Amino acid sequence: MEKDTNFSEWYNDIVEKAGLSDKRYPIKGMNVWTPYGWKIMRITDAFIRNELDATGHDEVCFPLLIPETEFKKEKEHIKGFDSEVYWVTHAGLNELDVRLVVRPTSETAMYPMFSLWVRSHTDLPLKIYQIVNTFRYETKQTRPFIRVREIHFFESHTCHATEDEAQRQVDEDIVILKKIMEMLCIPYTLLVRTEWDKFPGAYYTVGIDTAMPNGRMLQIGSIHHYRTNFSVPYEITYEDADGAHKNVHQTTYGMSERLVGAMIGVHGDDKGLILPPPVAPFQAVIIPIPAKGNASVVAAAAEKIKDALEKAGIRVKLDDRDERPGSKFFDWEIKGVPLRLELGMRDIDNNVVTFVRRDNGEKGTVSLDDLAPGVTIILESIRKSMYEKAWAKQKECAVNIDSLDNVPERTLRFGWCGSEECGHKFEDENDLKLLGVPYIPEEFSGKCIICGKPAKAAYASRSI
RNA sequence: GGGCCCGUGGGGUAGCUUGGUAUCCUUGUAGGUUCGGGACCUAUUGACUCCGGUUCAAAUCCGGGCGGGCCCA
Repeated sequence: MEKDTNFSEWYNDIVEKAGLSDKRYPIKGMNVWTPYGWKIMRITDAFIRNELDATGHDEVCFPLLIPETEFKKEKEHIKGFDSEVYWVTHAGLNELDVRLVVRPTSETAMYPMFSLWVRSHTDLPLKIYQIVNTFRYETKQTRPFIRVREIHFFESHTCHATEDEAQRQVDEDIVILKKIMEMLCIPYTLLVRTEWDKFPGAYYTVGIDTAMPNGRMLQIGSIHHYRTNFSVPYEITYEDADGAHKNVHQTTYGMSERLVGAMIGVHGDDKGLILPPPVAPFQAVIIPIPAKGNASVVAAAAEKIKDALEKAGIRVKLDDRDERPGSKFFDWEIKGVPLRLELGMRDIDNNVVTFVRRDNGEKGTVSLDDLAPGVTIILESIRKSMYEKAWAKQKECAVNIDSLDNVPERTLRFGWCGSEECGHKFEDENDLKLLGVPYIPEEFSGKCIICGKPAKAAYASRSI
């Protein structure tokens, strides 16, 4: 299956063959996480936990169901979600007086509690997060990890005394993002979404996008600044040092299982997945190469190197199945294991193990005397080069355009005056999605591609 | 909201027009043999989405349900 000529088919094929997810579950858009895929997700979640914990966020877990009465308190928010939420209308045989929403996101579950928890300026900032599943009734075509109806994600929610402090939280979120992405080797672009595309109820939304091989941008997360848009209807107030009562300023930050979809799309090749070493369930796979008469010698040596690597904290798999080596090579390439270690008599005689890198196919040997340090160095070198390569591709995918004739299948950079009128015209007449303007301002001297007036840089792509 | 299409072993399929023994590939299992890039041999498990109708006989024809996909608003 070729990745670059038919990304969609390639993607579905890889998800199935690598054993990430089983989409035969009889509800559209609700797939089963199979062991290998779930391991990747859990390791990814662990990185997220580490970074959030390290920046003073506390993990919590809120109920799945939200009373309709709470859900409807913020007007823009309900308008944005009412066509895509699941409802619980019955309990046993009885119809409920107050219907319950299955959370599409947790603002309306959390904020009634926040109003109880926040009393004084000394309670601030309040920084919490949870890693849960959320539900949205998606009507478009679904796709594993990328467009699903049950979404595994993390959401962090913060409350601050002032708008500036909330703004500083947005910037901290971006630092956290960088650290996580260095592990997942995913490049990203930060774009302030248009007014009509921002999160329902937000003051502004920063979209986190990564380029897929078909030139389309995939949103993998977002950061929102709410100002007091939610704290007013939910009455989240604090008493400041002077005794005045004020509404808190809030932010949220979230990234979903789309991170897994992005890793597949950004790194994979025609042979299958390529996993970044930090998230790979198995960072190295050992494949013994037996030959007549010495199978037990090779098996014992393989066990030994497995133990040595495990002791050094490397996630390693010894593939001792009764299959031919070639067939094992194919299996682990599909699954994207970053490093293959081959061990045969030739290696044992030379006191080495042969390695093959999944990312670039490079082959070499490591001495058995310093195996663990050697493997660690190779894994780190794979991570670094995967990240650099992915960034180079992301930059290469973006093109400047000053006309809408023959728009290429790429990430488009162009001038936009900022008016809603030109924005809608741009989207509707060209079947494009205006992703927004750079969060970190960029130099730009062109004119608006629609009206010709002075403009700032904006980005767009075909919608995914 | 309107319209169209599709459901055959775990996966992919043939058969359906014209009703009668369900094809092939892959996968799984057991044994043998082999092992530095998908080996081979032998044996073997496994399916017509569900309910109803027509008929001597239904994967096939008809109606309905459930599930999936696509297009238009």
